[in-house]
Amino acid sequence: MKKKRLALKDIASKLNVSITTVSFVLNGKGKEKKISDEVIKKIQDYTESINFRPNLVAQSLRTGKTKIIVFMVEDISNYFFAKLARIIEDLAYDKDYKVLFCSNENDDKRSKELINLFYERQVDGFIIIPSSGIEEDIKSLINNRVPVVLFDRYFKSLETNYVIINNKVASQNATQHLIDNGFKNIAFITTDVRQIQMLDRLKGYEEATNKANLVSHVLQIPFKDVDSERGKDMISYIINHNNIDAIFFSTNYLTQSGLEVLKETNPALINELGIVTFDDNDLFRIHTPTITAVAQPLKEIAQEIMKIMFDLLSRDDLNLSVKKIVLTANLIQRDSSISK
Amino acid sequence: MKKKRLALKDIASKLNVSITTVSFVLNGKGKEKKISDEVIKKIQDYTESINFRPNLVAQSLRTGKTKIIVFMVEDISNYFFAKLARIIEDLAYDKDYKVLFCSNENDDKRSKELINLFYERQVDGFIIIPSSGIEEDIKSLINNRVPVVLFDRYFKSLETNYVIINNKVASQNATQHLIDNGFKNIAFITTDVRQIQMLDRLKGYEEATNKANLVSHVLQIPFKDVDSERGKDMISYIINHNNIDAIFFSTNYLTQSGLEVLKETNPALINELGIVTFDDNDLFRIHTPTITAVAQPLKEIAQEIMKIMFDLLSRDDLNLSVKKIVLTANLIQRDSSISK
DNA sequence: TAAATAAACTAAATCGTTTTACTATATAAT
DNA sequence: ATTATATAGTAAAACGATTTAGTTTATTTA
Repeated sequence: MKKKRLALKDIASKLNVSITTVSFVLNGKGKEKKISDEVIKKIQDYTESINFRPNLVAQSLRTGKTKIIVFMVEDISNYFFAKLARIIEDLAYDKDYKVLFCSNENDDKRSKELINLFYERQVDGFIIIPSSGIEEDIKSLINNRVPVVLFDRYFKSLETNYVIINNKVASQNATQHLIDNGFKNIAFITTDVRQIQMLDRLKGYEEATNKANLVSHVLQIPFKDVDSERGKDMISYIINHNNIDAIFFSTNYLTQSGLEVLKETNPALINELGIVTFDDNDLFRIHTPTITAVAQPLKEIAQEIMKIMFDLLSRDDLNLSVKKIVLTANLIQRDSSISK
Repeated sequence: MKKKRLALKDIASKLNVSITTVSFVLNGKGKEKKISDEVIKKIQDYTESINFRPNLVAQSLRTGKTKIIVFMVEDISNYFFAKLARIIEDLAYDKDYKVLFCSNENDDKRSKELINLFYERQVDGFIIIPSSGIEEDIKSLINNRVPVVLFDRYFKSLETNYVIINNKVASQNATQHLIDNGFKNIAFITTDVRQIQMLDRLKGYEEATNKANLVSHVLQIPFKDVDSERGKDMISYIINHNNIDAIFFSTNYLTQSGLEVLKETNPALINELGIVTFDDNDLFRIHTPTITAVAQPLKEIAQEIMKIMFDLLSRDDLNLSVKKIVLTANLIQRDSSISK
């Protein structure tokens, strides 16, 4: 009853050839290894007829390659990451690699666990959005010759491959855009995580407001409160003080909370305020008013990441080629930021 | 320079014990196998000090278990699937399983490829939203004693474990809700895919309209046109004919297209029409007007799927326990469907 | 005191591939 | 008639774990 999976051994004994011969033929090395055409045909016909599938675990053990790449982000269900994941998945499949997605919740402990876990599994490469305290773990991967590409953020003190966008410039432009549209009391709503991409966005905002001699209003919501009532209260508070006439959200989940707060507490305000957000989302095209967004070039990011990854996978001398790619984000102007 | 990964062999020779002993200790069987406390301690201390990680590929080859579950959906970047994926991921990690996510694009060829691929990789189980033509492949997995759980839809002629919602009833209720709110010309916008969940939703709509003696207006958009101009044109057409006063979208990506079309062609209409959609989305709480949705119980679905999966993984006699779970969806009433 | 039992380990087979280093026969070159 | 070369394969080691069936020494038991 219990159908056992067939192995090369079984094919070999069935066809009266050696395991080696079967292996050669299945790997397309029949000709090269001087196996006769008739034997090649015999093996091909039979394996096809029974739909033989070699055991890739055994193959991996022998070759040391698993053809699996890990893609680790904060939360795979977040729009930005999910879209990126989808593109990465396709690029990888084209080159016969599979992608293991996982969410680290921006938590060091979980990140470390995941890295160890996949390292044990001998995955061929890591694409990671690092949480702030895992510099050592990344370094250790690199020391062990494992291909690593970071994105969205990086560690200043670590020579690694990474793909990011120019957050400061993008943030500056977005703020300037609000200023150009006549807004004078622009709030910047962000989280308290002290990661480079967030700090750069803050910097961009501050430089733009300073240059225009505007007061800056920064709200840093503790990361753990982002999705809670507490976070909403904080947003609600800042909106209703200081004569805020515009808001710049530093990341998409904050925007979502923010719009909800507005809707609940003061719906009319949505059409009065200037609104810009980091990270685009289908939602913002459909929202009323449509929301102006700093759109990260998803496709380009994915392509750059995979270009580096495939390059790393194809060589032994990993360190020779540390690539740092900085892409430009696009400001997509919509109704929410035009002069009122 | 090239740091080689250590193996049990290396630990054993370093500590002058056998590989067997090291293996026993690392697997927590030291006591049971009568290894002395001092040897146990020696091995534990050393492996911890060098942060030794056993090769899980070798382990998998030997044990036949990979501790990997595949989660295959239409498109991992779709809101519904992404959210579900996130919950599944957590449930799996709690039991020490990893999840491989992949997108089959609702395409048979791709589905088959993916199934073969992961079967070769000896994954321990499959959670699948099946495209319509892979009944044989699913059957073959089951014959090979691989745990399989389908969800969202299933094959009538195949005895499999599955988790679905009661689409017909949910659809009926949603339609009835529109009727109760005084809408009389309700359009049902769906795709042409002839899969059971879509057919059931259509059936629910038709039964409700029939019962109320209303004319039914069904638009079936070819699956390939869903995201194209052609699809939008079709939506635009139906909205502007037949005196439609309400729309029921059969799935979330159609709703997104639909709302966009409305916004582009006739923004005022959004507040006139009754609108209900299948599948909730954060977007719908924030949209103006807020959109009434049939919400699938994500958490419950994930839990039921994993309950079945873990049950299957823990036994040998797979067929004894075919479980068919039908859950109830919730109608979340919002502004878009109240009497105008 | 000899036999039985327990304690503390270990050798070697096994999982299913890949790959190196042969072997045996046939043909060509000198 | 030998030697060299090509053809058509194969045996066996290796990857790194788990696990069965021992072995050796020490301690009880009869």
